[in-house]
Amino acid sequence: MDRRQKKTRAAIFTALQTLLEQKQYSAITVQEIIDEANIGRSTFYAHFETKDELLRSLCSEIFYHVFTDLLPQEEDALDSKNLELKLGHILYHLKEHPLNICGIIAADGDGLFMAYFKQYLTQLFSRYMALFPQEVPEDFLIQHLTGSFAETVKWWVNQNMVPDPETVAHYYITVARK
Amino acid sequence: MDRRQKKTRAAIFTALQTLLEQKQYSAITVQEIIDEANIGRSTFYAHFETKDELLRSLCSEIFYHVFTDLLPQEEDALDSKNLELKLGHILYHLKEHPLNICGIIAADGDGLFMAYFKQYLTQLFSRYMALFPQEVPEDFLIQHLTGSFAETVKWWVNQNMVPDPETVAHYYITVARK
DNA sequence: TACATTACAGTACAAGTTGTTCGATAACTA
DNA sequence: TAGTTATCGAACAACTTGTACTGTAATGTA
Repeated sequence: MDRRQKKTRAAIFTALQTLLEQKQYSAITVQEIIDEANIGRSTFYAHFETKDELLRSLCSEIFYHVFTDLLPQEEDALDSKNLELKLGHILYHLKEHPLNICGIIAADGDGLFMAYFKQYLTQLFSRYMALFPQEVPEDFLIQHLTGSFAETVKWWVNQNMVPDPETVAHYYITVARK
Repeated sequence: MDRRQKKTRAAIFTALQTLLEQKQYSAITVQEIIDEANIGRSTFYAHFETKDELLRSLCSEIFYHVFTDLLPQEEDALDSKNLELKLGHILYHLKEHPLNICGIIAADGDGLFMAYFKQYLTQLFSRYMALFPQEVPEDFLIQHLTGSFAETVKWWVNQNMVPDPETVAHYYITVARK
């Protein structure tokens, strides 16, 4: 990839991220992103068709980093300690990601970030279903687990990511497990 | 209140609701609402300053109906059966509301509906905290309960409100209670 | 190094959106 | 019936979006 392209792409991502810390996603205009990134108008549209496509790309980028090496492995023990460890890792990666994701989660344009997130979480949780109550239908249970963990992340971000990832993961397992 | 005002206000609400069943909140323009409601441009702005304020009003209207007589009463027994009953009532009111709220929940402009909803739920749940695990901080717990119930409602709406309210409330209590 | 390629800046443009203003008309209330 | 008030419809400025085009400069390669 051309150095210029990489540079421009990074500038656009950073610009969006900066703006997300100041205002809602829906209130941000393409023009503002262009100004913040300090690029030409046509350059933006050479990289992304719309603002929404930009957000999608940004989410993909983030989740690639956050979930790498975290999806279920064959040799994993399927106990709650193992799940707690993985959830802790997710929180850790979210916290340490080079792009500050707080703005994205807090502003969350049309729930795109959360929709992506829950999709990934579904893959993760589906291996650990045996750890949770069996008296309810499986689709309800998986929805409950992914949804409530996603909500926990939102809460944690709004608390400025305090307490630390391990503690939050432990809280979550405590309330989620029977 | 002037009959004309009531009529116009209702037409605007219905128009927004109709459009929400077709497309995302963010993709709906004021002009489309005006056309759908069949009113003059200046009339819309005489009622609402912006599209967002319209959504806020709509949410207020809905929650007034849904939560009336549901917030904690002095004489309530604070057991899980009582909570389950109340949650079932909420689901029932959401289902039977004269405005079809499915579009609002599914499209959910900037999470406004959910933010409102969780605010009300916090009031409700805070009376029943003793029913749930005490090993985690109270703010985490209340976030977990409200967030996961809100997610349950989203899931339920996407399932076309099947199964019935009582069953869903029972599922929820089953997974939420220790 | 020299050259062809390609990304970029900057401008201009059409189409659409937003929120406001104003005068005329019709509906409402007392 | 008379006075008040909501609505309509048009016009307006400011802004946003996405596209098209030109000249310039950076890049990768032979």
